[in-house]
Amino acid sequence: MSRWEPDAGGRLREAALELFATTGYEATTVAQIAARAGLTSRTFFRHFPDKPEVLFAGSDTLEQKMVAALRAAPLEASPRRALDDALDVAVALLSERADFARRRHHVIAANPALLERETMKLARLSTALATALHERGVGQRPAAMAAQAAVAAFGVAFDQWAREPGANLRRLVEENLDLLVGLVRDK
Amino acid sequence: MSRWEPDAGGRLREAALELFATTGYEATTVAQIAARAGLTSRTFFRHFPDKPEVLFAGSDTLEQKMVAALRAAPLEASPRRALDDALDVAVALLSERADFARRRHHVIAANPALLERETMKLARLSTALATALHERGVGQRPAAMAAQAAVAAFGVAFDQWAREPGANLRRLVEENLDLLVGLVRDK
DNA sequence: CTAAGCGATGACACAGTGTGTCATCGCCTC
DNA sequence: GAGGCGATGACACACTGTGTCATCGCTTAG
Repeated sequence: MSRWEPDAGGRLREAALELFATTGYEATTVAQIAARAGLTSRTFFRHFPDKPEVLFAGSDTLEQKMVAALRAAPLEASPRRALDDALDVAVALLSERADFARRRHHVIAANPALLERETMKLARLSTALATALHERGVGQRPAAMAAQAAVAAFGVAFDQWAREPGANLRRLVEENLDLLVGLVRDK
Repeated sequence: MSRWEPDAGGRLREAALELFATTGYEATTVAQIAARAGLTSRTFFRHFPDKPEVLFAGSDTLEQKMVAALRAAPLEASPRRALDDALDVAVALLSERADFARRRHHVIAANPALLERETMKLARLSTALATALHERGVGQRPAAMAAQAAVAAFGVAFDQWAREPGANLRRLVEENLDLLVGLVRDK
């Protein structure tokens, strides 16, 4: 028997998601989350630097895996191909936890403060992908534009996928990218 | 003689920008900003709903003007053309206050919390433009992708323009969009 | 001219977030 | 079994953001 129940971070995440979904984000306090997990608020802030982050801890992992996939692509691959590899990883990771991802997405979509953090995380992802592309020899501005296009396509696809349980996430991303070409090219 | 100095909001904005630039965003308190403007912190929150917003009050105006420009475009214009009109307005507005815009941009770039808000404002802008496009008959997903592409091109261009005093902001935006087509098309 | 109303501000109290610091207590190692 | 280590609790505190009432000058009706 250990002195404390195991996986304090996981318990806090789960408690937060439940409370945010039922009571709303603003209305639930860190103290309530901690209490439901059998902890104090001081301990909450030892596991997560701030309140919103309790829902975003996993997105750093996603970023790392996408960047790793991009780096692993053959050097002669075009930016588009390399980004496709990164998108494959993201789609796979989200599909694994489809249910959790959808619950989380609904909570985030309903709260401005959480939406703000989510947008920021996507922006960070975009920057990370751009940097990785740049290291492969792509110019700074092309890298930034390509990465933002990929993240935008992913974001729009994810949004739709979260509403339509049956949708094929990977296909949606691809469709969005094809769409983009026509839209921007046709003056 | 009025009882109070005029333009409390403007004084707060200026005081905040100065303090953020010299002392840093986190390190300066709302009380300090208010004191420098000859006010109390309670009054600060009557002019701005929260601390970061003191730097973003103007971006709602920008959004409204861009949307208005998009709506004013001829109905037969392509999404790209309509968005170009909106981008023209943004470029004009920023060029007018180039100096203020650059000071503000440097402060924001140096502070994660402000960066988060800035990213969110751009996301909102993107949503607003997408909605306006959709009302013109463009499908929901194409509208979202086109708007995000435009905002991305603008963001990347602005970032470079803030560093290079001589740059032509409008041309940078256009270059980014052209870049985008090639990057996404070439599998 | 005067009094009532209005609008911006100050003053004060308070809930909630986030941090610093020290104490506690079980587990692990020597 | 003694001491170190790591996770947690307890407590104090600074800062953000809000509710509420008082204040004071300006405006307007009468």
